[in-house]
Amino acid sequence: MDNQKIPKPTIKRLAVYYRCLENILFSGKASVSSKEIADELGIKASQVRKDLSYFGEFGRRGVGYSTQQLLESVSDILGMRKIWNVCIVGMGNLGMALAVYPGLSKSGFFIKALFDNNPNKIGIPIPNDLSIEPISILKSVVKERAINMGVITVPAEAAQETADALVDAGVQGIVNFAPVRLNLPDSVKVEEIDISVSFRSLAFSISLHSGRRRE
Amino acid sequence: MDNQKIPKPTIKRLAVYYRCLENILFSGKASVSSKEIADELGIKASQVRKDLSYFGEFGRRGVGYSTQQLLESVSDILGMRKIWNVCIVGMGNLGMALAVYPGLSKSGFFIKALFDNNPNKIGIPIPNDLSIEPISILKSVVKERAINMGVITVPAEAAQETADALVDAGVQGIVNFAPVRLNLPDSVKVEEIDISVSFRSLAFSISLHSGRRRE
DNA sequence: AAGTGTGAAGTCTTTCACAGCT
DNA sequence: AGCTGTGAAAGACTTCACACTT
Repeated sequence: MDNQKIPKPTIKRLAVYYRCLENILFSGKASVSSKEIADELGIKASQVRKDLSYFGEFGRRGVGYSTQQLLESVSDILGMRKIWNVCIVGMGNLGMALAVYPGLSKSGFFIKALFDNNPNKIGIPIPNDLSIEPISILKSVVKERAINMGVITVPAEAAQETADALVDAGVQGIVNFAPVRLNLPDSVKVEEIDISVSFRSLAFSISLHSGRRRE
Repeated sequence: MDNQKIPKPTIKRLAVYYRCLENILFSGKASVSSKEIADELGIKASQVRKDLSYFGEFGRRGVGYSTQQLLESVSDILGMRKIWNVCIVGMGNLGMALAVYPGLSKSGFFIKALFDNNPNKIGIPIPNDLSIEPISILKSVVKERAINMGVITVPAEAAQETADALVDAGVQGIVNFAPVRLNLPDSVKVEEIDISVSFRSLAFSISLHSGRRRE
């Protein structure tokens, strides 16, 4: 039950279980069953159990899981004990929104630097006593502040060079909001978030189920 | 090749093909092969062909696809001929960023209204000659401006009631940025974007490949 | 020669179903 | 009686491989 390959969908769901367990813990429930988690998320209980089983045995048969302990185990699995220091490159509206998004620091992702190339933006103050710095000093800042994750919110044209700069500076992972596929070494992990793609998939689902032929 | 079930991953990829074809067309290439699209996206050519085959035959054997025509066909499949009028509920930083995000209008999603409950925000002007209106008038505004898609950028606690209001007003789909699963009638489609979940999955991938046991 | 369209094979993921613990 | 953990079955998705067209 150890040395197996973890399905990618399992990873995404674990990140969702974390959120769900936080809520359950907050609501005061000390123990929880796979069925309760599953119902909350609209999936099957066996799915929850199978996902967890890739990493160990966390529950007690006949009883369920300790909410607290399971949350800790999931934190561990997700690598959330580690300190994640994050920088954001590209301080347009989206970059700015992320810089002050409370959900990130609440989840243990600390924004340590903001970069932009526009000279007018350099130095303008941001709510969290951060300031915007020029991309030219990215490498030294990343090293100095032990930044291990980068966020790309620059325009599509600049995304690859930004990614190259982040890799060169030594980040281990990149969250990419720019609508292009990045070319990266295997050692650097990437997570893509393309907002327009989500809108288009939604448009498709609506069209399929209300216009067009029978599914 | 018609009445089949379309795999969900196919839908997401079609939305990406669209983006890719726009670039190829812009670069001046009048025709394109499945391999070229696939290489651009880091997938297999047979995947591209199979995805398209669910909807018809768009290419010419031995030749490839007309970039222009394929882009049009994909637009059609994705329901992008339809006019999508969008409202955003919750004008925090993220809502604000989306309100002025050029990627949406470029893809045919027109922001027609912005709502918030904070009285201090009502009326403040936004770059695109829009203004923020109170949620109390959501239903009438949605009907009046033929809004058919809603975006939820309110805090998690308020997300379900916002969704209920949007459904009651008659939208056909919702893009939900709040970190909760919404309960919706089957007739209303939803697309979830949970930014923290993406960060956590990234943290997992990094931890798996650099710390921990062999994959 | 080059490239599509597609059944069939292969792989990955989910769900079932039940042994085993409390 | 209730709920976990997990092999095995079912189902979903991807890739192969090749007939077919230009």
